[in-house]
Amino acid sequence: MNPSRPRIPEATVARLAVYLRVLTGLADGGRASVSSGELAGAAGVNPAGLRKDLSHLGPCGVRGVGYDVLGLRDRIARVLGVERSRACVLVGLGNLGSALADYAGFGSRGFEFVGLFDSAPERIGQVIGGHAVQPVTELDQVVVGTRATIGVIATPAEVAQAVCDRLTAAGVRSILNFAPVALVAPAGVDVRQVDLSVELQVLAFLDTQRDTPDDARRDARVPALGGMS
Amino acid sequence: MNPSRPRIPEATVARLAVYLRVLTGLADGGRASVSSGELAGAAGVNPAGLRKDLSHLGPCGVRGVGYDVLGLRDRIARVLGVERSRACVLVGLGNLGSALADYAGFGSRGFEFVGLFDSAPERIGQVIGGHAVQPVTELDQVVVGTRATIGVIATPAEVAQAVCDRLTAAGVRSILNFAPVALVAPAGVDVRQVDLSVELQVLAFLDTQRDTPDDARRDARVPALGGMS
DNA sequence: AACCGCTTGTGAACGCAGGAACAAAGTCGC
DNA sequence: GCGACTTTGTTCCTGCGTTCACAAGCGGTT
Repeated sequence: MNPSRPRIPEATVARLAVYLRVLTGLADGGRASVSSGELAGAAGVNPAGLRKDLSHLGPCGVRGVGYDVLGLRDRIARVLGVERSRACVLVGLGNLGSALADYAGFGSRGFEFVGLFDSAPERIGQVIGGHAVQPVTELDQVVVGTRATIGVIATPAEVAQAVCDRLTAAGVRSILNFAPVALVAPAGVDVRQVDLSVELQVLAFLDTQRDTPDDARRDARVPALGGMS
Repeated sequence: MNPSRPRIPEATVARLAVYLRVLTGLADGGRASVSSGELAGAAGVNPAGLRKDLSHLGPCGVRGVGYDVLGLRDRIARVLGVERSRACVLVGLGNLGSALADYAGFGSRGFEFVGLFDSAPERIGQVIGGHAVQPVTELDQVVVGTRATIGVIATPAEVAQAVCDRLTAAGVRSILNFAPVALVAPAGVDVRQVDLSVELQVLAFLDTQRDTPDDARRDARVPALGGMS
């Protein structure tokens, strides 16, 4: 594979983040090396797929032995860009936004919130996760001043697009959107959508399909969906 | 094609949930019909893909006119199993769990929390989203009594597997896991993993890849020999 | 020093998802 | 009543992701 930066598939990138978490845990436990089988088991993926994912980074294991835990962890961290801290701003501090602002998983992975913003006056000044909530009117100024490149939207759906516009206008190039609306952003800005209720509905569908109330009976029954060995 | 329920791809199911949300909004606005183009725009997908998704439900539109908003909404709701309310239990009421328990998006889509559980004594009795937090010791009893089929895990990673075991033992068949660990569950139990920090890391990677025109060349290049010490 | 087991890395096949183009079908206008 | 326009439903195709299977390479052992 092209060792420089051919283009790592997004699906692989998402899994690399999982591997990184597992490797960090192993490193804290004092482990020196891991095999692809063990690492794949802890990450919940196929061993061959894991090796293919890692092959995008160039050869980084030792045949017959496995992978060096610390070396692999650092290499993945470097590829993902976690090595350096990134300034993020978060808009909307309702229940979900507050949880995100206080989520330890972000800070430990190189994401630092440099600004929390809300439009409700009663939330201004409230300290969440070590930072005081500021009025949204300060948003542009803080984004420019801190050169934040990542914006997280946890507002109601109605104002999400307006917040997105302000974020991109201020220079944010990556947006993580928890509001249940499809955002439109200028070219060059990455938007990732996370809809919590969608996940639940997929589960409900699988459950419904499994129950086979009356309809699906005449069709061939699905033997084993999602059967991973 | 097949009018019953042959097998709908999971990716399609996830998008159907999005279409359902948009259609609900249109119905509340009084709209009677929509074209695939408009619906696709609001959902952020390709019109052709949307039509292909809907074709899995059998023909449900009128050529030359579009889709009947109410009819399509009800049909998707029926396929997804949202028509009837589903009993869910939630374990772990830290910041994220509390946000989930109070998230309006769940209740309005047919998911009803019938039990909130935590192990911390100071959280017992606290009312969140209209329900009182109970000790985890009551978990099995409540699951059996309410016949809950969906369990949501928002605990620390260390106890997530134990919670998963108890949920499945009590009869839960679908699990939505927010803890950053890969859960192992008995066959026949669906587990969906949501890792909030993974999404941010994907964004960070895309950002890194975007503004490293030549820097990545030497840095990410494999040392060719010596591997990793 | 050579053999053997173990593990990585890669090549190929399979299945799936996404996109574009085409045909069918229904409605509106005349 | 007939034609034309609009929009759906379908089909083909391309590309991607995933899995299986095998060759290559390294360490330990005799």
